[in-house]
Amino acid sequence: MPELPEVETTRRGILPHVLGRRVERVIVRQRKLRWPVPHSLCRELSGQRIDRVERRGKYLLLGTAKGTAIVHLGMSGSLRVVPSDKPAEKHDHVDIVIAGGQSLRLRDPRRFGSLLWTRVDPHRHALLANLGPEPLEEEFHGAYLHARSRGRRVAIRNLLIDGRVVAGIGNIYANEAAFLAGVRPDRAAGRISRERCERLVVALKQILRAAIERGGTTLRDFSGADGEPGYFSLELEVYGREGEACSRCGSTLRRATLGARSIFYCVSCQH
DNA sequence: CCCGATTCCTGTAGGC
DNA sequence: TGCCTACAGGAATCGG
Repeated sequence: MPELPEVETTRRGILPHVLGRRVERVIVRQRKLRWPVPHSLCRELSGQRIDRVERRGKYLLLGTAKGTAIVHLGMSGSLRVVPSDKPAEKHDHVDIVIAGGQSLRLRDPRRFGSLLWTRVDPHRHALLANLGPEPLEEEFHGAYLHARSRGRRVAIRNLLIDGRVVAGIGNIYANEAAFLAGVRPDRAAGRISRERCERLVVALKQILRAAIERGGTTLRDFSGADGEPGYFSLELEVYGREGEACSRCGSTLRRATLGARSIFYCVSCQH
């Protein structure tokens, strides 16, 4: 599922192919995504030069002088650079045709992703305005997480995947960071010490950096801009590994349901 | 404000 | 072999 490392991988992959280039036209085959692709997008984006390619949390921003395209990959989306004459396959919902013969192709089988357009500062857009700090920036530190978790009875996993607390974290990296920090993902956030909050933050930063280096995590659908899967899947310690031995102590890894989704952890190493 | 449940969607896996 | 069901999850939104 595209979380921060996957979106960052996508950003880096498309960057050399689109930065400074002009958009010739936009082809929308399927408008019905998480939110409808706005009708104004084709008109507004066509003819514009892409002069910024940024990421905020799990959002990818393609900036032009006239406005910004906001892309979210949902849970099955990918944005790839393809030759413009390559036939579109099922679930290839949008092509952003770039001058020079290549296109950015948005594929999203489950259609939880989105493609929006804003004329104003994208960081003030409703979807981005309330996002918490970037986890890899200095402003995300132990004291911050500790402060944000005080009085909260939700599980730390739930707090970490809440974009208003910190941007870009999903279930995979929340579980992995909890393992690395020795914290059970279902522990009440408000009952985690300052020291352990610091460990969680350090673990998250470490995991995210490592995952970006490996091109992200591919479980099923994700691929980078070049179509290559991410190889961090091979380094996941707990996610999807219930029944296997913990790499640290050998205990059998557990899986449980918390809220509507799974958590994975080691009963011996995490408390 | 806080928190859990619900909702969108479709490919895949597991059961029979 | 094939049908049916459950499940996966990001995040907005709703209800308590």
